Amino acid sequence: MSTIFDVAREAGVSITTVSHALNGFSDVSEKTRQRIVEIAQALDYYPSAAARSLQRRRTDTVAFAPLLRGHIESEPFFKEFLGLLTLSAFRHNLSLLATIAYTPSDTNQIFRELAGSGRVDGIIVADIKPQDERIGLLGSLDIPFVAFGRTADYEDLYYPLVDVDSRAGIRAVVDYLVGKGHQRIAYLSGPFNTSYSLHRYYGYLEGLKNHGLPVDERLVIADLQEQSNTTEAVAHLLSLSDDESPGAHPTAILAANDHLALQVIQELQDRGIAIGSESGSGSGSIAVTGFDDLPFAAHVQTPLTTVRQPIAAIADILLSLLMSIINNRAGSKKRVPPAPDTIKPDHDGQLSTRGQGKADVHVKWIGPMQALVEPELVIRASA
Amino acid sequence: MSTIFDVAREAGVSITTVSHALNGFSDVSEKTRQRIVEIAQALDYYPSAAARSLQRRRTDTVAFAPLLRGHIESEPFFKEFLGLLTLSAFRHNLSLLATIAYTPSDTNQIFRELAGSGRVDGIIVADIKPQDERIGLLGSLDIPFVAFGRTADYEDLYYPLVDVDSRAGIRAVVDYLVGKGHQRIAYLSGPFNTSYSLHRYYGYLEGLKNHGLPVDERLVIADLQEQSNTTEAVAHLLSLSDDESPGAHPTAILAANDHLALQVIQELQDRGIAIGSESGSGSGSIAVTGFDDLPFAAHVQTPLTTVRQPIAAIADILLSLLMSIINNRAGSKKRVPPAPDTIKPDHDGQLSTRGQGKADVHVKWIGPMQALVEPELVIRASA
DNA sequence: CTGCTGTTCCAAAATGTTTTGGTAGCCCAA
DNA sequence: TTGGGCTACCAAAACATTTTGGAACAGCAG
Repeated sequence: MSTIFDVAREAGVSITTVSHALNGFSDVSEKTRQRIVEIAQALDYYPSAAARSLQRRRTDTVAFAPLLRGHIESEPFFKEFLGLLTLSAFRHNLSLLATIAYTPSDTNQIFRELAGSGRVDGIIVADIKPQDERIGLLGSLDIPFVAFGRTADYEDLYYPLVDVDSRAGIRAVVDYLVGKGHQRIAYLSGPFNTSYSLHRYYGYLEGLKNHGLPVDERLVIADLQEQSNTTEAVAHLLSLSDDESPGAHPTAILAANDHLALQVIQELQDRGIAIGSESGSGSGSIAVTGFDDLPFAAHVQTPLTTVRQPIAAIADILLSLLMSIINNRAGSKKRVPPAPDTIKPDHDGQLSTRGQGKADVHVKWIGPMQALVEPELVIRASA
Repeated sequence: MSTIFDVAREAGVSITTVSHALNGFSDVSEKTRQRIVEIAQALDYYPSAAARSLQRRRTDTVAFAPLLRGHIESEPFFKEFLGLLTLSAFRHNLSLLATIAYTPSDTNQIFRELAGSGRVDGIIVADIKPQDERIGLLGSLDIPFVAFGRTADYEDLYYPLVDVDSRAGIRAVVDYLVGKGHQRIAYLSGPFNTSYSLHRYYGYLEGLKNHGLPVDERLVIADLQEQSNTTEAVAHLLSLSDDESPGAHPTAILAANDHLALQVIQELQDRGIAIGSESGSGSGSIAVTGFDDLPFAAHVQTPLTTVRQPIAAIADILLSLLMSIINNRAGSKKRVPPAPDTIKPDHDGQLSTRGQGKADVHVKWIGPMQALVEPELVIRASA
């Protein structure tokens, strides 16, 4: 492999000049630059990435560091997100280093090493919990980061984040269902150990409240971990017959994510219960909705009414935000957060993601570097 | 951030000794090593990744470089593979740098830069075509690589690869269908522009031949690019009525991948045609099979009979193979390919993937560094 | 006392860039 | 003719490691 020395020798100039020529400095004549570029090409010269980042203190790599609870296989959203984040990183000219942690202490170790070794320029954390030690840790490690999700104290403990407005998403579902005549809406969720699952639940409560509907504890099940739990849960809901307690039987089941919704649909189908809300609330059919709009949602037996998270756009915003932080702190010690327009949302808070079609994603800036992305209700046959 | 100098100063030794102590060299006394390790920890010292790889000529990063034809969204297998490869890389203590190319010239540029800049230690290429320029290019660039898939001339132009024995997989499907009484089996595929789609087609031909069944050109459609093509194709197959040409109507449709199979199922359902082969061949129902066993396959309306590709295991083998090449060439100029057992398959060609459950994956070594992974027939309701 | 071996340590070179802090020469105004 | 400003270039430092090629010393046999 040829080095910058080879190019310099061949061109009869110093390595400084080669470096400057190749990096677009203005203190090299156009003629010389041309010659150097040609020679570099002829010699098949590419700057050594290692030497470059040693001196520049930049790796052009960011880490993606979720803290997974279950196994990866059981997190379809995770895989989807990872894929789109990878693509987005490529478009930003970044490498993505994915790290997987299952415990907070894993995370701790990983973060320290990433920050200490200068292996990455920044970190994207995900799966934020209401109280999440990682935010504080990253702050103390003094490495640029951005969170996908927010802790309960995101306003006080200020840090850059992107989150989906899950509450609004679920409220939209409730609105829709109520509009379809549903009054008894069950809520199924995994345990409330992440912020987003809590937010979705809040959305459910708010939605009911907005329509003056009571919260029936029997209709809320939030500890679903495995398939078998779901089977039980559905059985339980169906056992709430109108005979024993009038008006107890749910006419709609709101699942906190697509994965769960799919299981519910299968349970209902196994029992021969019709799915959807077309036939009105008295027909015995049950409406089912999900959240995420993962690729399979449109293709399951009864296409799923769900809330779409604009994953590609989220990935893009996360990276843009992170890069803007990284670039700004390189400049000097001024810690002034960049104006939101650095991330180029237009006037009224809209932000169009480049590439990937011009899906219109609505972004609300709730802080200088805190974005709330609006999900979108997608209506299909299941409700 | 503290450097190796800080540690050396604090410990009262030279940086050489610190380096040796931390890297497990034998020429440092146990007492000194202990002290250095403690001091390093106290100082929160982590070696600079950049400086390290500058000197070691190792980045502990590998690139994943598929050459996609369509858009990513339309390649569900790709996303699945990427996710599992990422996880596998993490377990191998590697970073994964994913690059996306849509044209051969993209690829050319990307490869040159990756190899020239020393950005990665090796490259994983995927989506291999029967004639694929990339193999030759990588060889000439003299960078370790491993291919997922094989060119037509993989035996002559020798290079490391992992492939799935798609032919065997499809033959198994044909065997199964014939066993169920099917005689007229249609084949649906995208264009034959990758090796694997060709191999699957060969598997179909071989399967028919094995059972003495004729190949009916009307039952083979291999140019499906979009949803609308599939609609037409299914309409065409259904139009082959028994009235006009006796025995023309297919009783089974063998789709070259799950994505296609799903579309077929939906088309049939839209037309009210029953799916499955339980009811015998005279009942008017049609059996449908796929290939890949992507996560959704088990969850679609009619769970899909398909051929499972052990993606996690494939990712693992690819990385193991690549690492063994990288490590072996570092040693010296001896280009002796490592014995296959370096990749730790046991005696009879089996290889158990660590982590991810002990799925029994069968691997056949068709060359010193060429592995053929056997897929597995998964029988569900659709056939 | 000599030479040999093995243990423990170290100074300096090497890795390939970018950045710093210039210099040389030229033109033009004072 | 002096000084300032501009253009085009460059030597050396800095980045933080690992590797190379020893050296110092102790113990021990002869």
